[in-house]
Amino acid sequence: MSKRKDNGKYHRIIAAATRVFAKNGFYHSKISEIAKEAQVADGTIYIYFENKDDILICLFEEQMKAVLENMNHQLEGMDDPSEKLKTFALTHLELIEHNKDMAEIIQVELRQSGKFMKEYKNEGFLRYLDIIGNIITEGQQKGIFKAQVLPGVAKRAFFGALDEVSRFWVLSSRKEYDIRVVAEQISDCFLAGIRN
Amino acid sequence: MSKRKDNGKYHRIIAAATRVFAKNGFYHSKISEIAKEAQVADGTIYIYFENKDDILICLFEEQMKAVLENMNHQLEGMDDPSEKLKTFALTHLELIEHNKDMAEIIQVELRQSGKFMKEYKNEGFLRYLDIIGNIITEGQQKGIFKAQVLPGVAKRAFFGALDEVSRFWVLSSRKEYDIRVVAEQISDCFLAGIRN
Amino acid sequence: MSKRKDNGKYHRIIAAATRVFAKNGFYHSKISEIAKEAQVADGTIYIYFENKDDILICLFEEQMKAVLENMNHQLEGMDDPSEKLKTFALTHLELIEHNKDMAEIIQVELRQSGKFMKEYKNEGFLRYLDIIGNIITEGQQKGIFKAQVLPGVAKRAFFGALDEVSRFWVLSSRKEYDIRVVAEQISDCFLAGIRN
Amino acid sequence: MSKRKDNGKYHRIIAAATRVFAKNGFYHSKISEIAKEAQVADGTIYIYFENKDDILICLFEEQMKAVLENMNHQLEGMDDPSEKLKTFALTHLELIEHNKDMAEIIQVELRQSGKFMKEYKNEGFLRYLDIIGNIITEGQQKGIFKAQVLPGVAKRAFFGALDEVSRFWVLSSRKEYDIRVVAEQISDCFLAGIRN
DNA sequence: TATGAATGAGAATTCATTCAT
DNA sequence: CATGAATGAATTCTCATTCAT
Repeated sequence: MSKRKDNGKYHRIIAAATRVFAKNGFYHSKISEIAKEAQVADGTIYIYFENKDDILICLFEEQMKAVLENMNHQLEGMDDPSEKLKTFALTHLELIEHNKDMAEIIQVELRQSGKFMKEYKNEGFLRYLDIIGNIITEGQQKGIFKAQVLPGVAKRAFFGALDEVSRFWVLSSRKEYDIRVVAEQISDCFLAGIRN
Repeated sequence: MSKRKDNGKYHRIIAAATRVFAKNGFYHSKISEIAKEAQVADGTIYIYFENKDDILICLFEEQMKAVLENMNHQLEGMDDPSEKLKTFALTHLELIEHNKDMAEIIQVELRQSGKFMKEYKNEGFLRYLDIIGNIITEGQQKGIFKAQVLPGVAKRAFFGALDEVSRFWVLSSRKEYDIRVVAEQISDCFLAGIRN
Repeated sequence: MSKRKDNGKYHRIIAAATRVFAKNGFYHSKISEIAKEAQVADGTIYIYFENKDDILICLFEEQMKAVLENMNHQLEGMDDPSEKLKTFALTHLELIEHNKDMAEIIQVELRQSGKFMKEYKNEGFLRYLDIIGNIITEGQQKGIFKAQVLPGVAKRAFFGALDEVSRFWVLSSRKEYDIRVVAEQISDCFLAGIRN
Repeated sequence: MSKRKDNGKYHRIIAAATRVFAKNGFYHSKISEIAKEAQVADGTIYIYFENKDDILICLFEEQMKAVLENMNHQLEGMDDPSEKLKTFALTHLELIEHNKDMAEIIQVELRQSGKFMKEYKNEGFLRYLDIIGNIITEGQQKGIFKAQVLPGVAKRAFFGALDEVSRFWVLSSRKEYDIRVVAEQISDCFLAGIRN
């Protein structure tokens, strides 16, 4: 199509930014470092992204898309809401395990600036939360989960538990616990808490 | 080391910084704005604090000291680990409710950049988590809580649940849920999950 | 030297640049905007012009050639120096009226920076001025105009009067005066001033 | 008053900018060069001025204030409108002669960008023009000047004549004519043109 | 010739920090 | 101790120009 090829520059920049942001933090990362890491000129970045903030947002959305697809794929064909929650926990933590850089950025950088969190609607994240919410509602309809549980609260509590645990896992150098054990502990505890 | 000669200035700066950081985020806050808010000269800030980072750290430690004292005070004289956890949840969320600015900073700014979190040990936070950990261990020793629960994981999960719920509460403009209801839902669920 | 292979492209670029420079000013105009306006690729412009400066110079010379031809054509066959001056004034202002974009560029952009005016000899403009100078000299030889008038000064004064008036006319949104009335006032006054 | 003195920095920057703008043109002048010329740090400039454009505007207004005062002072106590116009011409050209840098900036740089001329109201200049306009009106009321002359046109024509002549004088390296002769030629011609 | 993606030098501006008063 | 004017290093972003196709 185009004469001088795209050559995957868009994704190369995203990948480079992921590494650089994870290493230095968003505000201490320089466009020029991302450019060097991606093997493009500084100016090239501005062909693919509006500005530095835009890189972070695109990076997040790109990843969120993949995460959502992956999660939905894992849950596909499952019936039992309890099984689904267990799978959610395991899948989430395994993802963190395999994408440390990405995880660090989402947990640390993207939460950072009020400017970001307030202005940026973050639909991907809300959809992710809703996967949990829907499982809970489904369980309640089937009479498996307690009716008095508020899905809007419980979905956040469940996610928050997973998230805090994985933040710890990401930031600590020695990995004390196996990710599978942790996933089990959290989903078992949560299920015991909301099951009838 | 930051001096504390006082005059009220030290605390005035901390208070000003709390407001300014909460409004703009750490990286978008200017020393000069904090100075104006605190009604001191820019240079005066450097008599009380090493640098901008130091303000955030002191701010956090100052606050954490108060939070820890408050929490310990609330739990004082209580015996039942289940009651303690309920009290913890309620006290935590009430604190968030009454210190929105502070809450936003702790949740958003202090989670920041590796630069910060990796180097700064954040003992206050660890001690806060350990309050939960100790309650769980105590419950296990008394035979009330399941022995197989890992306190190191559970304390983070419980805190994470409270934290995620309160992040949502802080960031959303309309407060859909009453903080007390939320506290109850989370502690009830968690207790049901770990009790024998 | 700029090529002129043509295809219409050369003139299309000149025309596009005229509009763009008039709208944004030379320094705030982007090559890419001119290219889009001319419906050619950015790179194509560099086939027809050396660089951005060259576009302005060519634009000016192209236009000046036309202006000079037009003026000489209007004066052709006229004998009376007084009539010639009146015609000059009217023709000049009518040109401004019909070529607002061009007028704005000549008045504003080409007067630019020493960098430009000092190095660029601007012969077209000097020839334009000399039309006035020659009319004055002719009038003096015929004994109609005062001998003590310095043609080198008077030609500039006459042109300056027309130019300042037309700058005002170009820049103001409401056109208070009719261009023909203005032309008459200026030439009448000037003639009354230099006639014997 | 202030601890570390102003030390005339504001005026030093204006003076430095005048030299630098006159030498390179506005768009080719670098803030850092102005700073070096003024013997201040780059950042210091931004204490006294909003941005680069602001320097040009302040420079112009500062100068215009002086020019207006000077002109009004010269005309003070004069009665005869004809004398006043002669004085205006001479004073204007002498000013140019003594402030070449300033003159070049006003004539060349300030006219430059449409952005400037269109957005910036330029009251100083309008007041300067009105000095001429008022003299003409006064002369008409006294019956000395022709009633049919439009002051709104004539003031611009007179100014334009002086301005074009002085542009030439400023830009050419060899000064062919004495400024006083030029002033006389222009005012004599103009007066002969509008007198009854 | 024509294209337009890629380049990278260049400059304006910001703001934490200092230090003479 | 307190001040706040001054500093200048640091970084984003722009855009004229090139050149592989």
